[in-house]
Amino acid sequence: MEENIKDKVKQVLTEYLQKNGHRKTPERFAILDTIYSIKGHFNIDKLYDYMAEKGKFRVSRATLYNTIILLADAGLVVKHQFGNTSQYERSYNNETHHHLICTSCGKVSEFEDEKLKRAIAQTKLRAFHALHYSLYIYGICNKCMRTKCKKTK
Amino acid sequence: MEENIKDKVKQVLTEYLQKNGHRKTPERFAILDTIYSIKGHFNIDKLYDYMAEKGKFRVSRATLYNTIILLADAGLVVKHQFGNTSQYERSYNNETHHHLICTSCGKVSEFEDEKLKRAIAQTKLRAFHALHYSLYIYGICNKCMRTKCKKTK
DNA sequence: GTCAGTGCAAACTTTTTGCAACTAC
DNA sequence: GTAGTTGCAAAAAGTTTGCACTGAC
Repeated sequence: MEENIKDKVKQVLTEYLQKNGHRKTPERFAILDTIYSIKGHFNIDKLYDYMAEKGKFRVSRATLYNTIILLADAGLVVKHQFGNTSQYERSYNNETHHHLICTSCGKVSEFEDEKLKRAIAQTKLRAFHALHYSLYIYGICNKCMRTKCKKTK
Repeated sequence: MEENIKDKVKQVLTEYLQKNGHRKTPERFAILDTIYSIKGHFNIDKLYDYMAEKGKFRVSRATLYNTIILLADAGLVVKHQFGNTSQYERSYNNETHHHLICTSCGKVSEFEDEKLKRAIAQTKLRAFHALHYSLYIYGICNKCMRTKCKKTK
């Protein structure tokens, strides 16, 4: 199942590269493969570590930055910006979800809501061709709520 | 009208500072005043320039960073993160709006949609105390659409 | 063989931090 | 007077860039 998706995105990338006259380098496919092994969000630093861990393939940070832009352009990765670093997320066959961000501890969690999804999809925009969207809801998570109440700070 | 809002936010800040045992420094009020003179988004650099322009009050970047966190905590400013720098926006008495971000030229525009607003407000979240939210819709703006079609790139 | 792509290190940008001086209380 | 704030400069963190080398085509 998961392997199926990996094969599929490889194919998507291959087509994208071909169409745009880019080369099919092993680095690009190794990065794609690693990204599609990660569930949830990651930043360049984490991705660098994951690549190193696996030992399969070492790539430089510069290449990661280059490649992730390319993958975003190919529609295989989505970029987010919470916290200090850019966060990324695989986007192929990934359920659209919304984000809850705790302003106290910085924890990011996800949730789904069909109603909300529909409402956003149905919104008509003038003079704009929408491709994808991100909804971030900021607040205090339960854990921090309890801690804060205890501390009474 | 606008002056009314400025007075009101000054009052909110005063109360916030008092409540939290912070000092009522002239810098803080000058920064708040400048921010509530700005329509739309700004980053620290722009804010620094605005403060300098007015000639009224010169503050260091460090103070701007410190103060903006404080103002965000007081609910008077909202932080966004599109592009490379953190963007801010006054939030008191500011209409909730959604953002359209062009992935081609980077232009950020705003729109309102009552239906959408309601749908988001009505979404029930478990184990989370929501304070505010941001919706970013990414896509291609009309201008870039036309340019791209011409270029056929 | 050619040129896009890669790795490395240096540069750049934005934000944070340490410390001395200042000032609101 | 004292401790919270400020300004400055240095440091840190994240990202981009220049250049020589490599390898996909």
